[in-house]
Amino acid sequence: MLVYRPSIGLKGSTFIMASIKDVASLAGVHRSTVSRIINGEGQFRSDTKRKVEQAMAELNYRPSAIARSLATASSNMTGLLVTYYTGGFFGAMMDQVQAELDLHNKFLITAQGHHSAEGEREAIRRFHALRCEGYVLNSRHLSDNELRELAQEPTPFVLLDRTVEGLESRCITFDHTQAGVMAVNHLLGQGHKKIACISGPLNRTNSRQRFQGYVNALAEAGIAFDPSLCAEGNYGRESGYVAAQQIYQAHPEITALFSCSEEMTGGALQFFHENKVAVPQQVSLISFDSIDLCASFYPTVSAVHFPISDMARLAVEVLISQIKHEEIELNRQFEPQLRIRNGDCCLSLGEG
Amino acid sequence: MLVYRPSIGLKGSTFIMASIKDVASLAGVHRSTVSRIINGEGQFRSDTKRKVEQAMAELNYRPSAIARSLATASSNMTGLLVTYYTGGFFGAMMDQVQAELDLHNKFLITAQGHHSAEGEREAIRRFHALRCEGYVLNSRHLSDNELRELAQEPTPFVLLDRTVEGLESRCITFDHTQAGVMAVNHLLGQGHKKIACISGPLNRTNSRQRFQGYVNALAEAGIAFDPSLCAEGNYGRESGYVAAQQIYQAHPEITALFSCSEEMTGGALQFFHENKVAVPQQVSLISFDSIDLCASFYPTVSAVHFPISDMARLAVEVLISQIKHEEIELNRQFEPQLRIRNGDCCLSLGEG
DNA sequence: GTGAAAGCGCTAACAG
DNA sequence: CTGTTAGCGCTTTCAC
Repeated sequence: MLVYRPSIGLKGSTFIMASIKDVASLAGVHRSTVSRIINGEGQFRSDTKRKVEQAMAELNYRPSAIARSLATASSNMTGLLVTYYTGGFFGAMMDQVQAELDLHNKFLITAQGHHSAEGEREAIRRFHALRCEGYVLNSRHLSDNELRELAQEPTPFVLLDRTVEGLESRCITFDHTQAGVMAVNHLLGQGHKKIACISGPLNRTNSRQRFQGYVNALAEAGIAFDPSLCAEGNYGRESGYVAAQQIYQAHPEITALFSCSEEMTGGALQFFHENKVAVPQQVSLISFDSIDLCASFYPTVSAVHFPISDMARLAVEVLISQIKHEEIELNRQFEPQLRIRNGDCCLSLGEG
Repeated sequence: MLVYRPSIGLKGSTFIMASIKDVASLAGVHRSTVSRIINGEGQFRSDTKRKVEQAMAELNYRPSAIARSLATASSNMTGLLVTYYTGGFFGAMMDQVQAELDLHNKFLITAQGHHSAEGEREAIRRFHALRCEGYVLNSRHLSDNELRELAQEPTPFVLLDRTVEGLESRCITFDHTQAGVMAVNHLLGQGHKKIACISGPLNRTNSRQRFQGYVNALAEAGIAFDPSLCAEGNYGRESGYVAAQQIYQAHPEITALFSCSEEMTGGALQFFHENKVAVPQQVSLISFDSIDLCASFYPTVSAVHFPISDMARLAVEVLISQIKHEEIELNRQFEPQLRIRNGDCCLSLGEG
């Protein structure tokens, strides 16, 4: 049942959701009594309770989270900033974030940064406007300094997959360099010496680190770094295709390739397939992955796993502890793990 | 700069975001003047404006969307219900929904239905609690009747990819049956006669329709329907693998396969690769797709395109027109389109 | 156990 | 052009 209200200050007349007042007057009690019953605070005569519940049911009453927010000065909302919604990567993050928030009965507000600092700022403005109690940032374009400044403001936030000096307790981190090393070491362990690399955009810290892992691993193995064995992609599928093409045409003698994202790996695979380059017999692949796309390629591709889902989950835990001012002790550092798949070339190449 | 307030009713003391009152008193004007300036209503002496803007800047003032909602009785929020966040499909929808909402300066609230009617109801409750002005439902588990009842309530909503009698103006639809027919006709046109089908879960309307398209197309071509050429998957990758296996082992003589989802197609391809079944030379494939996964398989796979992104975009347009009570005339019906890819087997099989 | 009253931050008539 | 007043729907002291 709906409440009809002659419009006050509104053009025409409208049906509006029942308010606590409507419930109160229908039940013949005061608003505050209804409020207490809803929130289960204190005790009430059982018939009062019954009357109120009946009135709520009859009016199909739903407390307004907005009014409640205003009255309690807590919005119960949490923000999540990501770069883009598309692609599956974000969905994985969001899934975990929502699951954790559901446990705490909090609302989720999402926003996209669209690959620009201004986009990310805009998203944060939105969180502030909504008076989010806190937010999780998967920020790639705000400077360390800007983030440190932001940390001066009262709203808590957590940085997902980022390291900022001075904000350690807010950072959920992953060692991309070490992950790169592990990936390349896996290839080295198989005897590969001519190892190419498709990196992500080198203006991004994490991409640079992954690439650095490649460089470090080669150095440790005493293999000279050859820049012509490397190409820079943008993490997208197409760029992986182009990069593989560029590298392979210049160096058909490569026996292995390290690709810094699963999408680029897909592109590279396509290039190899189209050009009858046998994977992994002729060229072995290792990739980064986070949503296990590499398990669905043909052949399946081994990868160092970037556990964005787990990290997202933890980010929310940390954030909530900050909102509650309970400083919990949690390991905010995630370690890379190798996921060997059967498309891996397990033969040892010897000195070849 | 933050405002310090001795706590009133709160334990301890807290730093709180500046309110319109703080701005007003710092600028030496009344709250309502500040409000007008923020909203650009009417005109003001330039020095008043300057003082106020300066005060806002100094206090780092951000109007509270929540308080505003309460005062204007419009939350500016829009809900979006999907089944799951993971998998990329949802990201594509959300991307378009957000883009359209951004144009209208509205907030987006998302929720997952988790494959149950109760989950979907819970999501809608959340939208109501937040006083969303409207919401888009990609509902798969609420009955037509329940939706019709929901339509009695004052909050407008739009159904994405669903047809409910009596709610036509709220439905953004796609002809899954026709799409299925087109897919199979494409194979028939190539001369295939032994065509297998991996359907989605047959308890879902849309899956059933896609499958029906397969049945209809065969019937029209005068080819007898053989249930042992069909297997039911759950739209997931794994199920595609299993289904392909089941069908192929029983019927290695098939020359073509219609897969009702892109993920299942990926699974089927993996089975074929592992078992040295050449695609498309030995078995031609056609698939449904919506986020163009089929373009990234090897070989690429032709598909009937289910334009969920465009549909999502339109859903928001329709919703907003309903919120504004402007009944716009829009075609809410989307047509399937074939996307032929070069992995397609273009040879004619003749009578074989 | 329940009512009265004030207030959350903002907007919207109505004066002047 | 700007101040006054009331009110959005709810919670939260404080009385009784």
